[in-house]
Amino acid sequence: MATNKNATINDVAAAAGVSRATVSRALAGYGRISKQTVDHVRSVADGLGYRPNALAVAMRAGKTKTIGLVVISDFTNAFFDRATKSIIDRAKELGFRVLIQHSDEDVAVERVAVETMLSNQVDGIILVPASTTKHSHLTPKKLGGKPVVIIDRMFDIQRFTTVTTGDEVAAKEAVLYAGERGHTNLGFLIAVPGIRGFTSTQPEIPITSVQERVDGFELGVKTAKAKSVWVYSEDKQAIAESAVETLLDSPKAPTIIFTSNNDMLLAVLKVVGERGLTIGKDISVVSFDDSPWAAAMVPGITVISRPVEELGSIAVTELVEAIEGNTKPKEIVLPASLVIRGSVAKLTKSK
Amino acid sequence: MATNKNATINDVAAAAGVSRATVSRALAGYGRISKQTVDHVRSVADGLGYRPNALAVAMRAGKTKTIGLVVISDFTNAFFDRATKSIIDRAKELGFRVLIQHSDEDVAVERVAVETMLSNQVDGIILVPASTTKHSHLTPKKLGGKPVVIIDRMFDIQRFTTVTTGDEVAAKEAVLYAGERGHTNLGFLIAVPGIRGFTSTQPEIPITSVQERVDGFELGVKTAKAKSVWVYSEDKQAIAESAVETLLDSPKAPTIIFTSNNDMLLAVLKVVGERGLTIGKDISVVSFDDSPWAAAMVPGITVISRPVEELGSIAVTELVEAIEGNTKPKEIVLPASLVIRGSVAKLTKSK
DNA sequence: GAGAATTGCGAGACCGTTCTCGCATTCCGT
DNA sequence: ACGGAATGCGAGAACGGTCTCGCAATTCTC
Repeated sequence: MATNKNATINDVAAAAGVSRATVSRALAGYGRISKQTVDHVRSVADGLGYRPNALAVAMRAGKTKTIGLVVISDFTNAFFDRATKSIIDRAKELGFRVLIQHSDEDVAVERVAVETMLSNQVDGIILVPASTTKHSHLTPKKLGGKPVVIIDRMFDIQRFTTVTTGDEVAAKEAVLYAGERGHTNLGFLIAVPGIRGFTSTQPEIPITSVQERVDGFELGVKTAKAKSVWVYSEDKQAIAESAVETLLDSPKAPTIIFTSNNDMLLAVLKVVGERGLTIGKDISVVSFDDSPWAAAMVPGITVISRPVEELGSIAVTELVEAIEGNTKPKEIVLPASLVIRGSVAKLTKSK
Repeated sequence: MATNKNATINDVAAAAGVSRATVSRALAGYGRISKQTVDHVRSVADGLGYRPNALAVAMRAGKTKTIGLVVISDFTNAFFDRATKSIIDRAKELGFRVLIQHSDEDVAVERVAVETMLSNQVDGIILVPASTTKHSHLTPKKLGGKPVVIIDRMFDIQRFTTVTTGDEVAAKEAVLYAGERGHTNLGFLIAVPGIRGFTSTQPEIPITSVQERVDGFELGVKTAKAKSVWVYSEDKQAIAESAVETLLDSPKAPTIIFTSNNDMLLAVLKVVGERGLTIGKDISVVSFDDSPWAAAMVPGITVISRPVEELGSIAVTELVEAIEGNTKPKEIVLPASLVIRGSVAKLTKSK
C-alpha cells in the first residue's frame, strides 16, 4: 500500500509526532533542538524517504539555486558543447543547477528563452547573445535585478560582466606564423550568421567575436605585407564547400586557408580531399577552435585554441559572485593560443 | 525609482484595483469575468511587466512542466550532444523544460542526480543508465510514481519504457559488408568503460549497447567465416592508441578495423596516419556513430549511423505521454543503418 | 527554594499562485 | 413588481517548506 506520492514535511511531522517546525530544525540543523529529537526525526524522515521539495524551499527563500544558460547553438558546435559541459560542472560545484535553452541565433527566440528563465526564477543568467545590438529584453527592470554574464561575444553596452577570448591577437599571431613558414598568398573563409550564400565583399558582421577574428587576420595580413583573398559564407556545409571552391580557384590562389570556425574547416577538408590535395603539403590550413578530431587527424590541424572550459567556469564563478554579493561589471578576456600541429606547410622560395 | 523585484500578482491586483482571483481569471482566461475587466487587467499587467512565478504555479499545480535528463557523459561524445539537443527541442515543442545532469558513468553520481531532479519536482526523467544492474535508486517508491524513460541502454528489469537502437543487427550487417568487399581478417576495437588499460580477452561489459555491438560483430564474423582479432580498451585516447598498435601488429594483421564508438575511431585515425597508411586503401575502417567530421573527411568514413535525433525525440514524446496519461512500459528499438562512404577498401584476391 | 536564564518545541505567518465557494448585483420572465 | 437565474467578483484555503515569536518546562544561581 505504498503511497505514490513523495512524503512531505507534514507526513514526517505526523509520523514523528512533532511539529513541522521541529522537523525543519532537525533536518536543517539550526535553532534550538535536542539531540534526541534530531536523531528521531532523522530516522523517521529516512524511513519515509523524505526529500524536501526544492520548489517550496525556493519560494520561501526567494532564490532557486539555479542559473539559466542561453546559448545560440546546438551542441554539435565544438565550442558550445565544451562550454556547456564546463558550465554545468562548475555550477554543480557551487551548488547550482542549470537550465538550458537555445536561441538558434535568433533574438526573438532568445527573448522568450530569457523570459522563461526569469519566470522560472533563475538566480542569474549566462548568455551568448544572438545580436550585438539588440538587448531591449535585458534591461535591469525586465531582468528584475537578476545578474547576467555574457560569454563569447559582447554587447555594445557595458552593463554586464563579459567573458570572452582574445581572438584578435591570436588571429594575428596565426597569420604571422604562416608568414614565417613562407606563405604570402593567404585565403580566409569566414562564417557569418544571417547572410545567404557566400560573398567576397565583407558583409555586416553581427557578432563581435567573428569581427575580432577578421580584424586580427587583417592586422596580420597588413603586418606581414601578404596578399589575401576573402570569402564570407553562410554557416552551412554545402555553401561553405562552394565558398572553398572559389577560394581555391581564385586567380591568386592561396597556399593556406584560415577558417573562422570548425564547420568551415570541415568544408575545407572535404573540398581539398576531393581534389586530391594533401593538407600540410599541397595546401595549408589553420582553423579557430580545437577539437578532438582536429588533433587526431594526420597531420594534426594547427588551430587557434580558446580556453573554453576556463571560460565557462569563470562565467559561472562570476555569475554566482554577482548573485551572492553585489559586484560591478567586469570585462574578462582570456587568451587564445596557437596550437601548432602539422597542417601548415613550410614553403621554400621556389613557389 | 524602479523596483528591483518583478511584479507579483498582488502588485497587479492592487494596481488594477481588483482581487488576486480576478487577475488570475483575467490572465488565464477561465471562469466568469467581464470582458472589460479582462482588458483592464491585461493592460495593467503588461505595464508592470508581470510574469507569473513559475515556481508558485508549479507548487499549486503539483507539476513543473520540467523533465530531468541524466546522461552519463559530456557533450563531447558524438552521441550525447545530438541526443541532448533533440531532447531539449522536442521538450520545448511539448511545453516542457529540461534540467540536465551528468553521471559520468558513475552510479553513485547518477543516484544523486536523480534525487536532485526529484527534489526539483521534475515531472519525469530520461536516463542513460550508468549500469545495467544497479537500479535500487529507481524503485517506484523512490521515484514517487514519476515516470522514467531509459535511452541508449537497457536495464535487466523491464519496469521502464526503453528507447534503444538495433545495434546488433547493424553491427552484423557492417561485418558482412566488409566480407563482400573481400575482407577476411577483421580487427575489432571495443571501448569498455570501467576497465584499466586494454586487453584482448573479453572483459565484463557493463553496458547493453556495447554488448549488442560485440554480439553483432561476432555474429557477422561467424556468418562470414572470417578470422578476427579483438581488443577491449579503456575509453581514453592514449590507451586506445596503444590498443590500435597491438591490433595492427598482431600476427594475423587485420585489413579492416571496426570500432565501437567515435573516440576509438579517432585513435585509429591517429595511429594509422602516423604509420603513413591511407584509409580506404592500405587499411579500412568502420565505426559506430556518424559525425560531421567522419562525413567530411576524404575518404568519408563508413559508419553505422544511429537515428539519434529520432531517439531523443521519441524518448521525450513517450515520457510526456506517460506523464499525462498512464501508459505501460514499452520497448522501442530504432533501426541503425550502415552509411557507406569510402573507408572500406575493395580487396582483390591477391592479398 | 524562589526568581532568572536557558532550553525545547509548537503556533502561525509567509512566499505567489490557483481555484472553490459564496455573496452581491443585475437580468429575466410572468 | 417580485422570485429565481445568471453574472461578476472577493475571501480564503491550499501547495510545502522556513523562520520568528512566544510559551512552558527545565536548569541555574545565590
